[in-house]
Amino acid sequence: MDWDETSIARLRQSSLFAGLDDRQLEQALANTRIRKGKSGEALFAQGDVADHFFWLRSGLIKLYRLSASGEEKIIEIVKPGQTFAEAIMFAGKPHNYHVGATFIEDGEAWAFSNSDFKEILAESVETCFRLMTNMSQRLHKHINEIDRLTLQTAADRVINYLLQNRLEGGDEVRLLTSKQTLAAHLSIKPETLSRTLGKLAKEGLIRTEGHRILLLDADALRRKVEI
Amino acid sequence: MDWDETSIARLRQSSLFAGLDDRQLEQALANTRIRKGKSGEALFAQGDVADHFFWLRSGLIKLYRLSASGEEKIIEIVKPGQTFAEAIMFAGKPHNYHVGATFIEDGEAWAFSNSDFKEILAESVETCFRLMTNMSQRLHKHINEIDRLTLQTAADRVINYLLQNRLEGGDEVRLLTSKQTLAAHLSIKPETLSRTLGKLAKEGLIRTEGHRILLLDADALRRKVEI
DNA sequence: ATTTCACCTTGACCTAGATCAAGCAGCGCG
DNA sequence: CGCGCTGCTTGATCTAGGTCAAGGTGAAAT
Repeated sequence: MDWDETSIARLRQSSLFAGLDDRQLEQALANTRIRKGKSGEALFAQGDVADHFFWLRSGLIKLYRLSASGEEKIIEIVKPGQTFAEAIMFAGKPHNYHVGATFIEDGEAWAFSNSDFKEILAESVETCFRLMTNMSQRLHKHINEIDRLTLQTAADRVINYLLQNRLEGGDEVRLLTSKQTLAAHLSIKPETLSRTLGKLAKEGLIRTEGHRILLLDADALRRKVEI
Repeated sequence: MDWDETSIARLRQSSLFAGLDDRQLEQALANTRIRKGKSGEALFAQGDVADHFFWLRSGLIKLYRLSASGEEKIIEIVKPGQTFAEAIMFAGKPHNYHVGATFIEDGEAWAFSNSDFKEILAESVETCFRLMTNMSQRLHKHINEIDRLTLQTAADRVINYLLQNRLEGGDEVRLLTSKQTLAAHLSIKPETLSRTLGKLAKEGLIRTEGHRILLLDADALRRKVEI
């Protein structure tokens, strides 16, 4: 298997692979398989045996949990360049994914063998440190998520999302998913999301144009959440 | 400083210290300080500079987040023998605790210097692996928590708690905190917890005797949650 | 024994957000 | 062009669980 050079360059930007020398990278890639998927296709299901972790080359993937009654809660939206499901590498013996992963936009994910990568880790403390930094950040994100779910109202969560997902500099947000998906991510129902955005628009704080949302008064929004 | 032998033996049972040789252990303990606390006293506050992680020798500690309006959500109850706040070791530059820690029962916590421990990690891949296993488990716990918060009702969470905290074998649960604290842990109000337990008792599924709760029909409880 | 204080329970209400249901706009397709 | 999607909005209701307020209970303190 020979690899597309620009993809490899991008892969190297991911913290997990950034510290590897050529030999190690080759070793990591030895058994790597590319998994292409179309929007709606699953990459793996919750409960599947977890012997690989992934790096998203292109497209968009949602990581989610299903409730007994079939409702889904999106834990994370994975964007190109990110790795995911690395943490499971160090779970106990019955390695099973505890979330499901499904493409929500056509793309390709690279599957890395856990055992191969563990060999690399065993001889590279530096990479261990990078992985730990990685996991630490994810842990932090999850605590923030728990925080949001328990200590904030639905409207707060929407506003926070808007404030935190502005394009550089500007007061503009571009939704990269459908509003239904965003709602599942924020743990609210689509109706509530729609109403909340509607109310903010009526108050003159935002203007929504399809998948673009303009923040007309970011300070006022910030104030709403902080109190 | 010389150390109590039985404490050291217990410390060695903690996965983070289990793999260390005598020299490494000595190094880890070199700058360790014992922090005794009475119930209600804070060990550290959310936002404090985080240059230590901890091992709880005795007592009980709650890790929590405060909302802007002063409500608290308990993220975790730490029991003796557990380490906590290790993950922050690998956070970015401004190392700050993102939760607060307060004794809820008199005890003592041992404070380990992050930088000292990182030196040990740098020369012990095995300990790195143990730490990663640790973090992986915590990550998993958090995902389950998010799951519970978003996909389960208050009653479901109470029942799950009961089922998962039975004493070995028996159908008995011993609450190790006040019911208010348990409520904050389950993200419900004390009144709701009280009502929920009352209802289960009326249905003949549990009997509550102070801080002891007997599960009279564990199967029926399980069925309630699974549907 | 009686006061006290912290904790728990119970009842009456209220509200955020879910649910149910009906339109509506955009868009690919025969 | 009209047809039927799928996604979004909007309105009318419902309900889980929060809030407020009033007792009850038990252990420690006087």
